[in-house]
Amino acid sequence: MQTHKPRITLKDIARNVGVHPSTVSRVLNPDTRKMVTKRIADRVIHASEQLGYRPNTFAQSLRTNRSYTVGVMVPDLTNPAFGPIIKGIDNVLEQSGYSVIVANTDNVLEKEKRSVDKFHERQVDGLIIATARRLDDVVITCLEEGTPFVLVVRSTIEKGVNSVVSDEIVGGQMIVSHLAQLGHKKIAYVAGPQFLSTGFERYQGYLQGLKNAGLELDEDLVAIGDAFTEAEGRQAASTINANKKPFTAIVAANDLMALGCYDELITKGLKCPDDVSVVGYDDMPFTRHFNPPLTTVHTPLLDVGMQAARILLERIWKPEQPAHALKLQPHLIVRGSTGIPSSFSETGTKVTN
Amino acid sequence: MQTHKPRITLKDIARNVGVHPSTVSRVLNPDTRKMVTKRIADRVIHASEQLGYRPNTFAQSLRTNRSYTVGVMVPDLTNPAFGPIIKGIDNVLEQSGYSVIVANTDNVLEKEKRSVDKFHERQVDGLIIATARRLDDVVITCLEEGTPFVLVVRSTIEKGVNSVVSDEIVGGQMIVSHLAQLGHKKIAYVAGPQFLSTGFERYQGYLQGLKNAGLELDEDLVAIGDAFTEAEGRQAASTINANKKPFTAIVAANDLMALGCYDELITKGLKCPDDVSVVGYDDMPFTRHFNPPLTTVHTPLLDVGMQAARILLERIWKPEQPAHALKLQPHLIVRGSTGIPSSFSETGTKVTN
DNA sequence: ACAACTAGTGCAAACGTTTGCAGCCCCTTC
DNA sequence: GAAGGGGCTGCAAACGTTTGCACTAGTTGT
Repeated sequence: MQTHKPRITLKDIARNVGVHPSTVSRVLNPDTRKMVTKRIADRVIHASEQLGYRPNTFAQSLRTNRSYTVGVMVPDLTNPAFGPIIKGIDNVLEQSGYSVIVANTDNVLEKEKRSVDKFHERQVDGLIIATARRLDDVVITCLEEGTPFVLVVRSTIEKGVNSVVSDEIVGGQMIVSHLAQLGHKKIAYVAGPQFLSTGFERYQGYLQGLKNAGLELDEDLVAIGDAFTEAEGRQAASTINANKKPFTAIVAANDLMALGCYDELITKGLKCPDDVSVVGYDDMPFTRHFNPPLTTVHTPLLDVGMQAARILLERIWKPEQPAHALKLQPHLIVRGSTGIPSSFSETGTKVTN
Repeated sequence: MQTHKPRITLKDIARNVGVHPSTVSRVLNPDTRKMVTKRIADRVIHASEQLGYRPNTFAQSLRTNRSYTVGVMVPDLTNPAFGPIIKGIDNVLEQSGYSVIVANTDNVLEKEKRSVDKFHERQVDGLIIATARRLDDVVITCLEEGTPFVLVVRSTIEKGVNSVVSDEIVGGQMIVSHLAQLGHKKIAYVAGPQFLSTGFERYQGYLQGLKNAGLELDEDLVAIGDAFTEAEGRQAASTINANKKPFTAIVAANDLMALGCYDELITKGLKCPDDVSVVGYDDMPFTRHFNPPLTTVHTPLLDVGMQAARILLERIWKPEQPAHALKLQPHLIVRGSTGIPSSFSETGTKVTN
């Protein structure tokens, strides 16, 4: 059939009711409705419903320069951490009539720039960015252009930017503290990329945690991965193993990397937590089902998204407000992957006490 | 500072080069570029880059009625299956200059309608729908209005709708066949909602599989969950358990429900796969890390997304084409949750052979 | 009773594009 | 050399809103 029914416009309603289109516009816009007589307003509303009027958002946006649209940039939609975040964002935004446009950047700079360009073209009213590096071009240009934006799950060197993150340093400390309490002394660290705030700060937390516990840093027990992935986690763990220094626990920079550690341990014939404890970070969905259930730091991802959306809305409505850097308190979730330290070294050979 | 730099328009470029705005428009539009002299075109392009021109998409869309935007409706972004799908969609669409707007509907009808309304308002050029019931209002209205759309991971009673799904019936059969081959005779089924094609067809596959294997259906061994969730899976498994009929395997309608079965088994003190085998469906991320690693049917989710996007583009470009219902071949991934049947019944009491 | 408001409505311009049409010039062709 | 045609470019209308301004009528105050 393909009979694209003709679009109903303000003019149609106006003709139907016998008033001028501008009057109809005023009625249909909550801010100006009070300007027009109730009697007429009612008739307009009735007619608009009757005819099935749908405003043309392009015309609106063209005129007002507001798109009621926000852009969300994430590095990898495959990572289950981002689902909840986006859901949180969508939840609060759609309540205010905003739509969210997503872009998946695969961690490649070029795509990030292209996406942010596209967002600008589409005149998004604001941006939520989950891809920011600690020093980030995109962030800088957004600052310069005065685009409202808020970082999620990432922060940058720049000050004066809105962000909502978990307190990574505290989280990192909590982990080490937990392990130390169990009696671990040789605690390895599988770090995330240091150009990401999460990678950097969690590592700082680890260092601070060691200090708090009176433990010394052994650089042979830390390896840095190039990405927050299972593969990189495994690679890093393998590097540490290759150093042949004994350790009884690995803390990984996030859950994915922790899974990589699991794999590495298995191939080396080591048991978790009997031989070595492992802890992750994020508490992404289903961590409790892993084998063993992963001890990790919980980040309230849905909340992160919701809060970010709220902050963004505030910034959109009153851009002059000072930036808001929100740190959500993390908390440790102890599950089956951590236990008291074993008497085995990383090589699997028995060590005398 | 907040010095929103003034937007550069066609008129600005025109003035700069000394031609009419319409000429600039023609140059900047690939389809019409050949209409204008190379010499002028070059100058226009140069000036446009120089000035940092960005087309105003609203004006464009207002004029052309094309938004270069598509809407994606998913039931629950928290479900890790949808990440890959959306990623696949985004990948191919952004290559063609389209942006994707997502909406999370939480499985509530009212939200679905609101979302689809919003999409219409925003004049999306097409829709990708992952929320469709087997009989679905939204689908029907989209058909009537002639909006191009394609279903992913769901199909409906209606014919003539575009969709890309896994062949659920075959998948269901494969599972039963696998279990039968291992020697299972009493195979329970934890079904998904029957108003969803996935729920319905996978169950049909199970029934067919039983038939193929010469096994008889025992209705006490099937329970239907109200949603594809862990909680519902657990609940259903518990219902089956309560029937006190022996069984050696449970097939769940998807991975999430399978996890629910894991939980139920644990509380009943049953071991998987020693006491009862479990199999899921979807092969969502990380299933291999579960305890035990889950035997499941792999659905190529990224592909589903990409194919759906491609089909949608085709429909947008030439709407007259007949609908395309794509069925991707599933394949079984055998992992640790299935084994040869035990000599234990569901009650945990030893049964004599 | 007249001035001064106020409230309600219409008018028209503007937002930045796209595109059918008309006009111009130049080149071919007879 | 005139007629015809084709290539380029300009003109102006249109897409559907929003909004400052002007106008009318009705109300209040003195």
